[in-house]
Amino acid sequence: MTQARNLPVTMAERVFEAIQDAIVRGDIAPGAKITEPDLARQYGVSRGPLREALQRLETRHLVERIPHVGARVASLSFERLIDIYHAREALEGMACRLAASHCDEAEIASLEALLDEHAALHEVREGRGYFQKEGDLDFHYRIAHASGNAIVTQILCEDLYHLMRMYRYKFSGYRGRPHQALEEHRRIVAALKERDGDFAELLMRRHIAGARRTIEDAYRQSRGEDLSEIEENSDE
Amino acid sequence: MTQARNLPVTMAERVFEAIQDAIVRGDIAPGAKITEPDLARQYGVSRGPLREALQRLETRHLVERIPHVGARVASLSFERLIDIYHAREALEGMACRLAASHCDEAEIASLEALLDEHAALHEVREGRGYFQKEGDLDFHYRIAHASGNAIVTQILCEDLYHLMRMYRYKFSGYRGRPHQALEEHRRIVAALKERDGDFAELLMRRHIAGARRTIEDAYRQSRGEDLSEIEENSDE
DNA sequence: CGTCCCGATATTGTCGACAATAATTGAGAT
DNA sequence: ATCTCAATTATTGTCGACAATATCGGGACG
Repeated sequence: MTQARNLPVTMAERVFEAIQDAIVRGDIAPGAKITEPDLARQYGVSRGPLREALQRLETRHLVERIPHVGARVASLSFERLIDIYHAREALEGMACRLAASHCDEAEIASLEALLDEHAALHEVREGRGYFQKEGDLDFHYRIAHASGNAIVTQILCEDLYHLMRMYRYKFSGYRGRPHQALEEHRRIVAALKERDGDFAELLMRRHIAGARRTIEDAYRQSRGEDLSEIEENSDE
Repeated sequence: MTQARNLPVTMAERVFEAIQDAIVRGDIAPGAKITEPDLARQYGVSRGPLREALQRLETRHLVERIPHVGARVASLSFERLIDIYHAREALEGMACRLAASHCDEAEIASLEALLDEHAALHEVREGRGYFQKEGDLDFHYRIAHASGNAIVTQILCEDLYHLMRMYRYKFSGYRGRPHQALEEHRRIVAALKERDGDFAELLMRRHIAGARRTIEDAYRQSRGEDLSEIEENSDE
């Protein structure tokens, strides 16, 4: 019952996903310049499909392009991360509201099962590793789909999802509160089950706003320390 | 003090904007198939830049593409229009909240001036024509920018703005309540002036939700009538 | 010594042609 | 007459080459 991954049938799609993964996991450094002929050779493809891939990456905010100048991997800034959290707060809150109205029982049961899995993993690993890393994103991913809103889902799951993943790789530092996060997830699903859209939206917004504040506090508290790296432009 | 239109310097951008306009104003019918060689000849450009333009239009939901099959102009459905309104409600509400926190006095004064212009036009034309057609979108466009959030602004002003314009052209029917809309705009700006983010968000959400309900009511009331045209797939 | 201008180099934007895949047409069988 | 299937046509995906533009370096001038 996972996502219906329609696998890439064209070169442009394949190289798009490959480069996206490379960027998200940091194999290509944030801010690094991209030279089309180089990358084209590297992925064994012509410049045509490569340019198409770069353009898609641009719409996902993973690369920035300037006409006649070139493309470079998006540089991660604290401000942009906060921007993403604000956008998520608004959109995922709305997604919860909509999901409460018209997602079927099976979907809710599936969400509960997902959280049970998280809880099991969580108890074992005592709050580190998997859960907050990808599991959390998976939950939000599922909520977005449960909204039944094509626009909201597309923005959250295509445009912002991979950006979040990219930040996760760089910000492996402070993503605390796994107990609290799991509990908040549970309450959100409970609100969904009661078909209380207002409350579901409220809970999701508080959940995301809380995560944002945690990041903001950690950032302000550790300026000039290890987190300052996200500000620098790591050119090659 | 209008938007900083960095004019297109490349063929792909020019043809992108040209096709976008053609689609938005209905010169190319919704749902119509797009054949790359034809359009390329039509706009006096090669297939390379044309494909780039089509891809950008795809990210804005103005065309839909299927690999190895082709592209067609997005067909306007009622459900998708409602989806857009829900997304706007969430995002523009957040934009208001953010704008209340950190947009400068000049920006607010500028918004008030814009509404004065609308009021003048509105008084003259008694609520028809300009105001609800483009003026309303302009206001929301400005609010988005005032948020100072790059992500939110990009989604609202790049991705959804032109989709809304497209629907406006097709739904020239029921966009009533210009008096009320202008008044609601005024209250939103007033809340911004008082730096009341909570209230500004609330007002904007009510404003957009109200517009959505007007459309929903008009649609349900006139099923099978003139509005049913938005459901059909107008192939050529 | 710093700044500005100009030529060489590299990179991007655009084009036309070829290959791969889908849509279409027509023939044949039931 | 209709359905199935194969050959044909048309359209998309990909490639390599050319033109236009920006970047980098050296030299002249203030």
